Amino acid sequence: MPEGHTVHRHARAHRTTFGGRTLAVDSPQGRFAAGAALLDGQVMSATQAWGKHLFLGFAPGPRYRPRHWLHVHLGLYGTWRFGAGAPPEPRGAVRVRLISDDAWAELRGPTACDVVTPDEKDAITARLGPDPLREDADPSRAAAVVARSRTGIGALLMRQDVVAGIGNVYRAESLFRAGIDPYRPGRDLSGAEWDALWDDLVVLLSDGVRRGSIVTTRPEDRERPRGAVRRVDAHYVYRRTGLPCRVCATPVLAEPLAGRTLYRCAVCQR
DNA sequence: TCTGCATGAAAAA
DNA sequence: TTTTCCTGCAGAG
Repeated sequence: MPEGHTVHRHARAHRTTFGGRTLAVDSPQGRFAAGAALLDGQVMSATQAWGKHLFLGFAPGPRYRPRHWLHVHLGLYGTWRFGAGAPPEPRGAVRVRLISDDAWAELRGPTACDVVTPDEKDAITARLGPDPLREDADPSRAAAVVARSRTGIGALLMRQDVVAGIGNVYRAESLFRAGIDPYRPGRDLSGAEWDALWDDLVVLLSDGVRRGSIVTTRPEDRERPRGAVRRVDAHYVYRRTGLPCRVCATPVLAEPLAGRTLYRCAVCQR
C-alpha cells in the first residue's frame, strides 16, 4: 500500500536489515542487470525516504558516503518482500534482489528502479515538495503554492511537488477530517485551515508508519470503538461509495478526478 | 478459482 | 485525457 508511510517503513526495514552490510545484488528478471552489477558487492551505508521515493545508498564500506543510490518508486503495483536466511528461488518478475549473509529482499513491479549519483538524487528530491514525515520538512513551501493556486485543494494534495507522500487515501481522508471540499481552490483556504491540514497530515502519516496501515477514523466514529481497528472501520470516505457518512449519514460520493477516484461527503466537506 | 479494481505517475496523444 | 507498467487483494461464485 504505497503512500508515503509505506516507503518510510521500507527505508527503516532496509536500514535495520542491511545497514552496514555487504550485499549481493542481482536482477533475476534481467531488466535491471546493469544497475545491479554496479551495486553488487557494495555496502548499504545509508537509507532515505522522501515522499514515495526510496533511496538506498551504496559505498565501498560502512563509513563511506554513498557513491551510488538505488532509487525506487513503487508506483501502484510495486512491492518489497523481506526474508531471513537464504533467498528463495526467484519466481516471476523479480526486478532486484538484495542478499546479505543472513537476509534478503525482493523488489517486484516498481515504476522506477535505477542507480543514480548523489547529484541526481538531489535533483530528484529538489523536485519534491515537503514530506510530512521528514524532520526537515518546510510546510511553508507548500503553503505558498496552495495560497497562490486556483486549483482545487484535492488536486494540489496529490501533486508530489506540492506535498510529497500523499496519495489517494490520505487525500480523501485528510480533507474529510478537515471538513474541506476537495474542489475548493487552494487560494481560498485560510492560513489556519492550511496549517491544520498540514498538522493533521503529519499525525496521520506518522500513525501510518507506526501501524503499517492507514487508519484515519477517530474511535468514536467507528462501529466498534474498542479493540483492533477492522478494515471496514478504518476510513471515513475512501472506498465507501454509497455508504452512509459516519458523521452525517449522507451517502459518500465517488467521482473520477484526473484519473483517480475522489471520495467525499458533500455535506461534511464545504 | 476467477474477476476487476487499486494506495502512482510517466509518456503518449 | 488515455495508456501503460504488471502485482495483490477482496469479493463473487
